[in-house]
Amino acid sequence: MSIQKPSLPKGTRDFGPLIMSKRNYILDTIKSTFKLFGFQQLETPSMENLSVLTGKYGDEGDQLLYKIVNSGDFLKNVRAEDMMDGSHRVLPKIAEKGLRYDLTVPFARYVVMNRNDITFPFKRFQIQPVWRADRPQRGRYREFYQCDADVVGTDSLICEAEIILMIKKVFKELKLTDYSIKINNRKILTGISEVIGEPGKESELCVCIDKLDKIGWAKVQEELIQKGFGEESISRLEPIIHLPKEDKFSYMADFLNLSAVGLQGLKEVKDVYELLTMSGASEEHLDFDVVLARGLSYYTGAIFEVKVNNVSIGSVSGGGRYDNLTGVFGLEGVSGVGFSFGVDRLYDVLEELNLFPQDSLETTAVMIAHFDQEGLGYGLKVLSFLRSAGICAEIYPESAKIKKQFNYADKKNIPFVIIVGSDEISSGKVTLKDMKSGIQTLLTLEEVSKILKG
RNA sequence: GUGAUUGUAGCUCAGCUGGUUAGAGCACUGGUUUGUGGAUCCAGGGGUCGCCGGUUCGAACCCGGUCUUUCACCCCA
Repeated sequence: MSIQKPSLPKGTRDFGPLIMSKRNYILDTIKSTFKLFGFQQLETPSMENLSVLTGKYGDEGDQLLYKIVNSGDFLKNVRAEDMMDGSHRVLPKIAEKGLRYDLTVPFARYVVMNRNDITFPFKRFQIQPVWRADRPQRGRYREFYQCDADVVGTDSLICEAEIILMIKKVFKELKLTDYSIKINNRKILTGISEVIGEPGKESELCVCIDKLDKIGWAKVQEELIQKGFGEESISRLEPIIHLPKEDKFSYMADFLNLSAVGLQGLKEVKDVYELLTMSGASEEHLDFDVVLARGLSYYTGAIFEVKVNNVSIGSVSGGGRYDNLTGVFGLEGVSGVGFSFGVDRLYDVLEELNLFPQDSLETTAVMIAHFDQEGLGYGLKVLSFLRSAGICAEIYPESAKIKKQFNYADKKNIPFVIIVGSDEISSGKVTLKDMKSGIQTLLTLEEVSKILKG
């Protein structure tokens, strides 16, 4: 075999030590927030049976699923006439597993399979990679992590309110200040489609309307006409597009007056606002946006999307209520609501805004340098002492020039170096050098561990 | 999936309408300093010019394909 340059599959990345410590900064923040709100962790397999995955994300979604060919002779069930019928006919015969596309569907599967053991309402969070055979772009990858938190088994709007509280908490800890949490309700969209005289066409309406701030009202109108919306319907829709910031609720109450569903959705949004007030949270960052749609077909109630302002990245978090997700797995009447943080995008945002703390780099606290064989032996004892004191420590593993040892510590950003040589051995102490200031002092081990722990 | 775009040393990039042995900065290795790292100085290593094929006396440069990068559409975290 000839030597070849190694490479990564399109849309995937390595995370080196530097990147990992930054990612952990984000992940730890999210994780501890989820726990703080009473969510418990779940992990599910990377692969699911394709029957679990297909049909849950629409036709587009099915296209983007990674399928895994069967082990062994995966062609053994394929006949020539299947081949003639095309790949859609062959696929189920050669692949029965696929990589998960999101964390919500595997969660729904888990809930259904464990319905008798789960105490409802069930609050779980899940932080794992997902895979999509999308074409990569900036901030879009084929393998990326999602951080989901969902509650199933209750209709309570407290869950919606808590999602907003969690988003606020995470963003506060990540020092993100300029962002907006857009909230809407699928029922309002249904209501709008009823009121403008196009009942039952809300999914088409959503798809178009969702692009409003991207392509503008004029183009949205064009698309609506293309999708068969009447002129009159569109002109009835117009006032919604240019909704004033003030009195949205009362305006919408008038607008949706003839739609029971629409009014219900409006009440839900209002209730969430009230619950937030009762929790002592402000309305800061909250944005009731009646044209927020989001594509996913299974949202039935609240819809969320979070955007960080003034950055080149798309939304960093989103979610909603899906009243009937477990229904497709034969468990009716389990309502759920959840949301997800996009860590990869949050990473890019923090990087762009330069918001990673300087000391977020996870590294060794101290390295032991030594001049000779004797020093190395003494250093090993020092090393054990430090580690049993709970200090992250390492020793330069080979006898090398002191310059080289220091260079290593410097490159690895290790803040302290302990130096051991004949002087230190005879005094029973060690020299501790602060790499930043360059100051070094002869100290006892107790003194050293005090400084390094302090 | 549609339409563009990118690829030269580990990294960032030069490289003249196709001409002999493809360059720089940074990084790396060694020395300057036999108990001291990080903007000193000196020396050195490192490239099938993304890959495959074609045109040509001759290709990093032109043409075709393929992969990769980035971007728009679609959709989405």
